Amino acid sequence: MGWESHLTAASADIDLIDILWRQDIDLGAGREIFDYSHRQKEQDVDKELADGVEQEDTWPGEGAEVLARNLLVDGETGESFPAQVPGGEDQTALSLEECLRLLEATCPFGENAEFPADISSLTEAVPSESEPPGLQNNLLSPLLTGTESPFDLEQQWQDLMSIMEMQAMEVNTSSEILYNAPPGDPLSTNYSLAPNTPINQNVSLHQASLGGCSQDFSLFSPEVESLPVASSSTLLPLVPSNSTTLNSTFSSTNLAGLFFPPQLNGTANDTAGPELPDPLGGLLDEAMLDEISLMDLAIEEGFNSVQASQLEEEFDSDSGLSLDSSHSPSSLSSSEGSSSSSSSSSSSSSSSSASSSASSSFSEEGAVGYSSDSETLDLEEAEGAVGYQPEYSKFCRMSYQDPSQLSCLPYLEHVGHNHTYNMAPSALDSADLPPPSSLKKGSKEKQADFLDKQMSRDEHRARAMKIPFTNDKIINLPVEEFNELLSKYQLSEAQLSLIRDIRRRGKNKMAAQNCRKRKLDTILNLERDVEDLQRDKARLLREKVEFLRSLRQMKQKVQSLYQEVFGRLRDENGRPYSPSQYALQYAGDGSVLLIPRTLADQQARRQERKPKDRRK
DNA sequence: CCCGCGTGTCATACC
DNA sequence: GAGGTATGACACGCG
Repeated sequence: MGWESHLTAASADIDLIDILWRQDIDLGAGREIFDYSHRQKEQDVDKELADGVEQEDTWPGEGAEVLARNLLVDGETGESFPAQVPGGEDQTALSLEECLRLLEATCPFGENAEFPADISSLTEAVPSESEPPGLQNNLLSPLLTGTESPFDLEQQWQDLMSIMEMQAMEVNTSSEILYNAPPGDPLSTNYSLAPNTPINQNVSLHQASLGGCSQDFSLFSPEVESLPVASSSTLLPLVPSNSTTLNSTFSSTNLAGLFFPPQLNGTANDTAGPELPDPLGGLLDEAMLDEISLMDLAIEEGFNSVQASQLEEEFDSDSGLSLDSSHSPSSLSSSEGSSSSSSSSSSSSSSSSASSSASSSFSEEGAVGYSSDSETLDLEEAEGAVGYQPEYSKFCRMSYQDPSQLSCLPYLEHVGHNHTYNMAPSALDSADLPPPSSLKKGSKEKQADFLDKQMSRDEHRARAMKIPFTNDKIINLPVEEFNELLSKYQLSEAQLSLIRDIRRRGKNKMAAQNCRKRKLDTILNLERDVEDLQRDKARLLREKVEFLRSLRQMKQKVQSLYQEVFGRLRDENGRPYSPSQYALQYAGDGSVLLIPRTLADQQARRQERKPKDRRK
């Protein structure tokens, strides 16, 4: 059997290319694959092997045989297209117009349909990398919805392939659903393989490729490589070889195993269409299950898609976890760690945590320690928004020697109780208690009494010990000024001791307030982080569902494509191939082979073993 | 009266 | 070592 006997297969190859490219699926080959000179060389080699091919079932290893040959190169575009070989393909080749008509109508292909060849139209059908985008648009599959751009499909293809690669998909297990195509699928009815039609040759959609393609062919099984006729030079690539994406993802992927299960019904015929297996059924199932589990998880976690969408809308600008260091407790601690006794460092702490109200309030509080009275007043006003009311009482204490200040601050009436402990009765001397006569005097004395109650223990003690300066100065003056102040007065040892205790307690009180604010900030930041994480989680779940949905669509398209391509393949007698005996296989070099199913199964099993071996 | 909360204070560790 | 800070623990006052 000479090459003329494969012309039917060659036309089928053309159709396959046409279909694939009209689906805008970049299977990754460059134009050099279609170079005619290469074809010629391959043909020469093939002719040398022709004797072995002429006999039916000559290949003991059931290797691939070339389906398509004789490609010509378009003089303008450099694109290759199958050359018209005299005698044969006229009756079997499908012209581009026919393909378009058929595809756009998405009608079932007639049984044993004979398609007149129109080689000139095929120049469009075999695009190369340099093909203008517009042409690819024209090659869009009619299976695609109008809303899907070729770019989207390309993108989805790549996404699909990357996902498939990442998931180390089990190619064999994914094929079963091909036979569970929806009954209404028009493509499912396209199988026109006559039952019991003997196919007397191994047919390959592959055509010889050059250089890298030949190397890539080594990716196939040893059986294929060892085939005398199935050398790389005999195989026609159906797709460009320079698509790294698909080459990598489909490297040695056994489309036969992927698309057709071993238990395929051998009598594929018109009714076999609905039974076409889902080439990606396994993945589809997995994706569906994954999606379902995801939804369950989302429900369990209190996230549903609606809520997630609402969250997404509400926080759309949120890129995810809050990376603001001021929000994180650790950074907060670090900023606190930088806070020292100097006011400048306190202000730096303020700037680092100014993004959150709580943090800012805290840092303002941090500056309180060494602030002057006026500064303290301003800060305390700001503090009031956060509810650190105790600072008001401090302000009262600080200004107790100047009650007029208090009278100017009516909001201080709402200040909470003074938590400063009442002085022990023994500690109070007569100076602290207003004279009984003064109690009967006017509102001024009542006010003084009120202020008296507002005084802290230390203030009472200071008054009792006749300390000549305010507790505020005692507490907030820098050490040098504080010592200088002490040196100005002749103070007893008891007074000095009390002053130092007041200073120590006052500073510790502020430290305690800062500490509590810090603790509160930490809690708030943690709550905010939890919210951010929940938001991120909802978003990621939503994205994953979207990806799974897209993946499912791509699998369906791949399934349709496979069915469409396979259904159009015809042997030299114009009869379709039985899916039970043949399968399409995508090679690592971007070519597509029609190989016997048994070989495909073997390769599929080998594919399964590889990941396992890697694990070991 | 009990409870929770806010606060002041102390003790202690650390810088 | 003194001074300051941070923090846990405790007590107190108030609502």
